This record gives sequence, structure tokens and C-alpha cells, in this order.
Amino acid sequence: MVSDHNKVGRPRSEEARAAILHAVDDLLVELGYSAVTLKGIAERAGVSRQTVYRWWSTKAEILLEASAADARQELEVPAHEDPADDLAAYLGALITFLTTSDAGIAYRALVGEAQHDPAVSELLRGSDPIGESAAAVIDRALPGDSLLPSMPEATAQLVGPVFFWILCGRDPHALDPRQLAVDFVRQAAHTPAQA
Amino acid sequence: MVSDHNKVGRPRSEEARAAILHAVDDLLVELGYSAVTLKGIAERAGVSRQTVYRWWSTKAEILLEASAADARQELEVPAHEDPADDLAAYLGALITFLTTSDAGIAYRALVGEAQHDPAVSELLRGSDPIGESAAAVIDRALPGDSLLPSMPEATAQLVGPVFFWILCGRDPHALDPRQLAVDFVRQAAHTPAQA
Amino acid sequence: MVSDHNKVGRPRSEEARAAILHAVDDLLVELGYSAVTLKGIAERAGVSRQTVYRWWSTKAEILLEASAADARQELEVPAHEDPADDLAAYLGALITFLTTSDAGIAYRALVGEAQHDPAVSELLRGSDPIGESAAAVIDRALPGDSLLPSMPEATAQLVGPVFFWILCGRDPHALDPRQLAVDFVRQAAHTPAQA
Amino acid sequence: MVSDHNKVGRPRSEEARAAILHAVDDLLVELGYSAVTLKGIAERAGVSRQTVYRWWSTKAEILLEASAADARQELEVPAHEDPADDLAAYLGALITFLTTSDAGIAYRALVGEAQHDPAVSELLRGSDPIGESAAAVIDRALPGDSLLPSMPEATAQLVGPVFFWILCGRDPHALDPRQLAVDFVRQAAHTPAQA
DNA sequence: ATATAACCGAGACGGTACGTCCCGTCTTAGC
DNA sequence: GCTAAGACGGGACGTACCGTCTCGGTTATAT
Repeated sequence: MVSDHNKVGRPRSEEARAAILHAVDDLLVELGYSAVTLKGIAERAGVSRQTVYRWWSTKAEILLEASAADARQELEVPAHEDPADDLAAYLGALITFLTTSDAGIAYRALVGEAQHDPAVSELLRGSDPIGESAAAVIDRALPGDSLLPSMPEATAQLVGPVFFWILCGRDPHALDPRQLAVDFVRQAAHTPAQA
Repeated sequence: MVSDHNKVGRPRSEEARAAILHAVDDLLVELGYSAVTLKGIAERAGVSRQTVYRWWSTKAEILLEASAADARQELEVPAHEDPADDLAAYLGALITFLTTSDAGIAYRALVGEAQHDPAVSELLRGSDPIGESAAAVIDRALPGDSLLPSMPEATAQLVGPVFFWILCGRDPHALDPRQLAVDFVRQAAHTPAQA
Repeated sequence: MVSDHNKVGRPRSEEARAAILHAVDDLLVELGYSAVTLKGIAERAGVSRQTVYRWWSTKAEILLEASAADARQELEVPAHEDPADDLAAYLGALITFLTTSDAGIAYRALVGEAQHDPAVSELLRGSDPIGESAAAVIDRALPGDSLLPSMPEATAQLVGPVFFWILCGRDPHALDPRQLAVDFVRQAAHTPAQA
Repeated sequence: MVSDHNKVGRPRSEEARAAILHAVDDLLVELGYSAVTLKGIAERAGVSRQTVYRWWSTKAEILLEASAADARQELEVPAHEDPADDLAAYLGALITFLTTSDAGIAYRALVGEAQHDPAVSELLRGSDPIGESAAAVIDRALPGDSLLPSMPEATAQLVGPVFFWILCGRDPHALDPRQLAVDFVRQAAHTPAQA
């Protein structure tokens, strides 16, 4: 099969899809999450409202699709030899992501919405750029470690402080990624195997 | 000063105030944050819409006033002799607060809204039950510690993992407060004094 | 052109339009002008409020559209041979219109509103059932008369007394259309041609 | 009796009364009838809302009290020898009153309101500056005339054309008071005595 | 002198309509 | 069958004014 549309009738407009994803990105930055409306997205994208509804149900879904790939990419950091350096670089990237990146603003908005709306919470559970990137970097920096059996908790211990700090609206410049990384390494090193 | 109203004109109705705060609490639990409306609050409270607007600007403000005292109270835990026990008990209370308490649901909704709305973020910065309670319990469990110079960061390290875990919608039963407390104590014990 | 809608998008609902016009008519008679509200019209018509606002700006506009055709029809009277009879029949119809007809009540309400609101005044100037019908009947009863150069003033002289009498709330049964018609004919007969 | 208040308790404040009457006059001219509110009157007068409600029920009542005396005075015109001159002078004053005088604007607003509200209609029937002034001037210009038995109708015939013309929003400069007066005199002269 | 009574201002109260915005759905015509 | 356009019923928004009420305070007469 050479095409995956329904084979009958007009195919889905790829231009419309892209226009919508760009529009939602732009509007989020310009107006903030709560001022983004499906009506506004459609108008900005030069697309009819029905076309948006045909492919997505909520603005959260559109936003997730528009930002997920960017998020994943922005949280990939080059490797460092020293584990603490590696983790510190990652935490620095995480701080930048959560505070200044468009995709990060989208991500925070989605986490925020998830606190009000179980559907968004479910959506997010299927797409967890922070958890995945943190697991990857821990695995790289501290390979073969006894942490692995409890990796999800370890990722929470790594990113949790930064996440809490920023979502509570504190000044991100007061955070010291290197210190956090060092603390994490020390703590992890002594964690006994969970056999 | 014994009364804080303007002393001229009809005094504010304490009944209306209480009815509104109760209504917003009830509605949050029944309908969820995004389905709570100022109109609905007024109707549930048996109060005119204007009376709500006279004293609050947004549902976030009402919700904060309705839940702040409860939150503070629910995050106070009895002391334990062993520092790790003390911190573990606190983290257990925090998990319960964030996942099952009405005030905790309100708090999560507010943190969520703060990601969309800078005004709510500002509001929350002035009322931080988790940060305050965490600082208090650290100070109690690890007194005179070298942590004190960087207490805000220390609180983030203590509560961050739990906060991240729950706000991302993961299963709270998978968390082990005791293990998190032990990790925190070990990490704190080796933190060098910050000159 | 066979249809006057924009030809793109869903066409205007003729049912909604008719329901609104009927509703405003009914409500005017039941409640009186000042108790008619756009909200009430929409509810009575079983229509959303926005649908009313989409097509009209004020209740005056709706009322005018709802009553103009009726007014015009009610002020057409069969011809009489004798000019005084013709004019008297017209004045009788005018009295009935202004005091008992639904369209007449609407018309009086609009003239009343025009005293408060220049927009309504402007609206009425573009739709003047009394002036037009009076001009027609004068032209029919006293054809080729020297009145024609000053027809608007002549119509005012014909209908003015009735109009004043009724709008000031006096008893319409005390009016004698025949006498007024005779007076008007005599006065008109002697009016010199206006060169 | 030297004072007509209840003789016990604080007497009515004459300053408040005057301030209210001035305020309603000013506001009518500045904003137009429909934008005049009891709230606005009270604020402009520097008076509490309750004080207004204590003495008047509606803005129509206040407006009537504020303008009736002025209306009566503005419609008194010096006598002329020639009856047609006398009536023409009166009609000129009437046109000026209805189109440019503050009291006349108030009067038109009240007549307008009377078309919506029977209470205002009743109110006006008890205070009819145009009818009274017209009757007086007819009696003066055409004394002992056979018109007297039907004076109310005669006043309607005199003022009706002007009243209709202006309330329908036509250009008052197009009116010729002298011509109207002449027509009225001719018509009246031939009216047979009403047995 | 001191009640008592009616007034006054200020301003909160429940209520209701305003006009606007967005929701999600629908009904067209056109491609 | 998808698309753009746009009307539809619905409902919350925040504001304004309604008429009423409850305060503290003022100014009279009547004891």
C-alpha cells in the first residue's frame, strides 16, 4: 500500500495539519495557554473549525502533537565522561527546557492541565519526555548500576527537585545543576541493590 | 483594631463569605477544577454573582482562600525521634495530601493553573504550604545542619521527587517514603557547609 | 438573484428569524415595551441569544421589522367618493391603529424610544408608515391640489391632532374623525398655491 | 403651618432635593434619557441612593419635577394684537421648546416613556404644559369663540402638526409657524358652534 | 438633658439583563 | 470525502443597575 488514507474521497490535507500545529505553537507563546482557543487556532491557521475537530478533540492533544518531538530533541544532551558532569549537563538542559523553550512552556501547560483534567493526565502518561530522557541519561552516566530495578524512582529523584522548583514559580537561576547532580550521584552510589 | 471593615456602609456578610468558600470546595471535589465556574459557585452558595466578584477576582483566589488553612494543617506531622522516620512520616503525609485530600486536590489544581496564568503563579508564591512545611520538618529532623544556608534547595530535594511523581500522574503506591527519606538523609549528611 | 445569503457557509435559519419576530410581537403585547428584553425574546423564540444579536442590534430594530408590514397594511383604507369621507375613514383607521392594533402599539413604542435614542429616531425616519399612508390618502382624496408642493406639512396637519391626542394619553373616543377631516378639507381648500 | 414635614425627626434636606433635581437635569442633557440611572443621579448629586428612593419612585417622576416649572414658563409668550401673529409666536416658542430647550428634551423623553409605561402616562396626564399653554393662547387670540366647547380638540389641532413633525424626527426648520397659525385661524373661524 | 424619631451617607446584599466570547455541532457549496 | 465558511443552541464571562438592607452618624421635636 502506497498511501494510508481511506482511498476514497479527498485525502487529508497535510498543509492544514501543519498550519494547525504551527498556529497552536505560535498562539501558546503569544497568548498563553488559557487564551488559546480552538476557534483562534483555526483562524490563525486559515483553516475551518471543523477541520480541527475532525483530527483532534482538545487543544491539549494538538499541543502535545505540536511539541512532543521538539521536547524529546531538546532533552537529548551530548555525553560527558564524568557522570556528575553528564547529569549536570542534563539538568541544565532540563532547566532551560522548562523555563525558556517553547516546547517546555507547552509541556508545563499540559502538566498543568493534567491536574484539572484526567483525560490530559492519561494523554501525558503516554508521552513522557522528561521521564524517558532522564532514564536514558542515568543509564548512560551510571551504567550497570543497581539503580536499574527502580529506575522510575531514580528519575524522579533526579528531576524532581528541578521540576518542583520551577513549577512552583521560583527563580531558576538560583538552581545549581552541578550540585544537584553531585548529590544525586552520591545518593545513588550508596543505594543497595534491591535484589 | 477589632474589625477590619470600612466602618461605613453595610458590613460584609460573613455568611456569604463562608457559603462561597464551602461552595468552591464542594464543587471542586464534585466537578473538577475546570468545571468550577464563578456562576456555579454563586448559585451553589445561594449568593449573587456580584457578591463573589466584589471580594475575589478569579476562582483561583477563592480556592486558595478556601484551602490554604487546611493544607497547612494537613502537612503538620507529629515528630519522630529518628530523623529518617520523621522525614518519612512527612513524605507519607505529603503523598496523602497530594493524592486524596480535598485541600491537596485544590493545591494541585492551583499549581496547574499557575502554569497557564502568571497571576496565579504570583498568588501561589505568596502562599507555599509545601515549601514551608518541608522547611519546618527538615529543620526539626536535621537541626543545626549545614543544610540551612540552602534550605529552599534542600526542601526541593526532599519533596521534588514526590511532587514530580504525582503531578505526572504516576501510581502513588509505588512510592516508598522511607527509602526517599533515607536517601535524603544520606545526601544531606555529606553536603559540605556552604562557606 | 434568487437567494440573498452569502452563498458560503450554513444559510440563515428562516425558522429562527420568524420565531424571533413572533416572539417580540407576543412579548410586547404581554409585557409592554420596557419589559421586553433580548434575553426574553431569545428564550421565548427558543433560540440562542447570539442568534438574535447576529441579525439585530437592538429590540427596536426587531420590533420595527416585526411590525412595519402590518402597520402599512392596517393604514390602507378603501376609497370613498367624498373627500371628507375618505379622510375621515383614514383618520378612524389611524385611531384604531394607534390605540388597539398590535402593530400600532409597536409603532408608538418605537416613536417613544426615538425620543430617548437618536439611533431609533434615525431608524424610524427610514420607515414612516403614517407619513406615507397619509400622503397617499391626501393625494387620493384631494388630487391635483395645490397642496402637493408642501405635502409633508399637509400630512402633519392631517394626522398631527390625532397623533398628539393619543400619544398624550387622552381618551381616543372623544375624537371625531369626521370633524377633523372636514376641518382639514376646508383649510386645504383655501390654501393658496405655493407658486 | 410653617413646615410641612412630619414634625418629628430630622427634616428633609432641601439641599439634597435640589442637588438631585439639578443632577437629573444635567445628566439628561449630557447622556440622554436612557443612560440616566438612579445610581448615576445619586452619585452626581453626592447623595445616597436611598435618599433618592425615599422621595421618588422612578426617574420619570424626578424628571417631571425637575422640568415642569421650566416648561410652563418657556411656553408663555407675550401677546400680539393679530390673532395669527399671536398663534404663530406661540408655535414658534413650541418648536424651540421641543427641539432645543432642556425642559423640552425632558418633556419629549417623558412623552416617549409614557408610550412604554402606563404609570408615566398617568403621571403626564396630571401635568400637561403644552395642552394648558395652547388652551391659554387660543383663548387669548380667539376670545369668545365658538371653539370653546371643544377646546381640547382645538388645542390638538393647533399643536398636533408641530408635535407630530418633531417627534417623528423631521427637520424643525422646515416648519412655518405663521402658515400653520393662518391655517388654524381659517379653520377655526368657520367651525360652527357645537349646539 | 435626654429620649425618640426620621433623616442622611455609605455600601453590601440578591437579582437580572447586558453584550461578548467560545464551545461543539450543523448545514451549505466547492474541490 | 475532505475543505472553508459560517449559522446554530448553549452557557460562562465580567459589568451595570435594580431596589432593598444594614450600618454609623446627624438633626430635629417632645419630653
